[in-house]
Amino acid sequence: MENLPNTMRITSQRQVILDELRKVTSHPTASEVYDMVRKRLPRIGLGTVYRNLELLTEHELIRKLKVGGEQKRFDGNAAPHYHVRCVQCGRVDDVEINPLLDLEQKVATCSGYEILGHHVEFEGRCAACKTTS
Amino acid sequence: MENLPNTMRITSQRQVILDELRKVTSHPTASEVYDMVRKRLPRIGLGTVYRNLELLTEHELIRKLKVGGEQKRFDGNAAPHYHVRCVQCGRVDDVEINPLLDLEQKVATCSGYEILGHHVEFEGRCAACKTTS
DNA sequence: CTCAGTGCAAACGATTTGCAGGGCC
DNA sequence: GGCCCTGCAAATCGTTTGCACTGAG
Repeated sequence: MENLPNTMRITSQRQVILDELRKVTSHPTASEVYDMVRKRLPRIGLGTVYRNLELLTEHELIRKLKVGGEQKRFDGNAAPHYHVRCVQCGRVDDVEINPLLDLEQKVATCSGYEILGHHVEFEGRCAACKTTS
Repeated sequence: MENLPNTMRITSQRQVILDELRKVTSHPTASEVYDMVRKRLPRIGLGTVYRNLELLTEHELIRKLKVGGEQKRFDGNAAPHYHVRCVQCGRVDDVEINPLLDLEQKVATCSGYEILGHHVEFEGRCAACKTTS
């Protein structure tokens, strides 16, 4: 669980996955990443995409979002930040508010846990879904 | 998506599921609920458990937690509150801090979403896992 | 040459669903 | 009698993994 090999070769597959992920702000799912990447590497396998998303996450070059939706999503922005998810169409956007770091201390005290991090996810209806009601 | 039948019969299966869920504070997964319920209704099917957990959630008698772990968990306490999850053993506990309702207004303004709710999940190591290092 | 990394396909685990029978109203 | 609900089993979906092969160092 805590053995990150400090060596990781930059293969073309990894480079393309990272590129594509940084190019968008849409927090794509693994198979969306697969589709994006396949345009440049048509023979890449879905397994490779999963393996590399996992590896890039372990090396903290990207983030894995386990938000309320069904599938995991991936974020090319590795800095901590919060998200809003549209319950209707499933899109996920970033939220521009500052992390609530002071809460972690409070929770550590009252729960007895050693707190390592936290996630905040808002849910609602995005602008597009609001109008198409 | 928004058609809750306002009728829901209280079958013995539903009653037992709800009872068992309210009896514990452990936020069990569907198959843990299945095991708990099977002690009282040995012939119940896993499909029925899933169907009824879903139904009880729609009627807001329980809550479905889509936290960072792999499986969904269920909470007999339908009131909004936050959770801490142990990254080591997977247990999920309640957090005794007040909901940050003021944030929703702020996020609505800056994101353009109509905000319907939010979740906060802390992660860390529980007291037991801290000592067994 | 070696070995991490890959493509492919099969395996897996959680959840959902189709169906035929059962039992409440 | 009609229909909701159930048990059961098969299907589905996202994800993981085993394996043989490839290619960079």
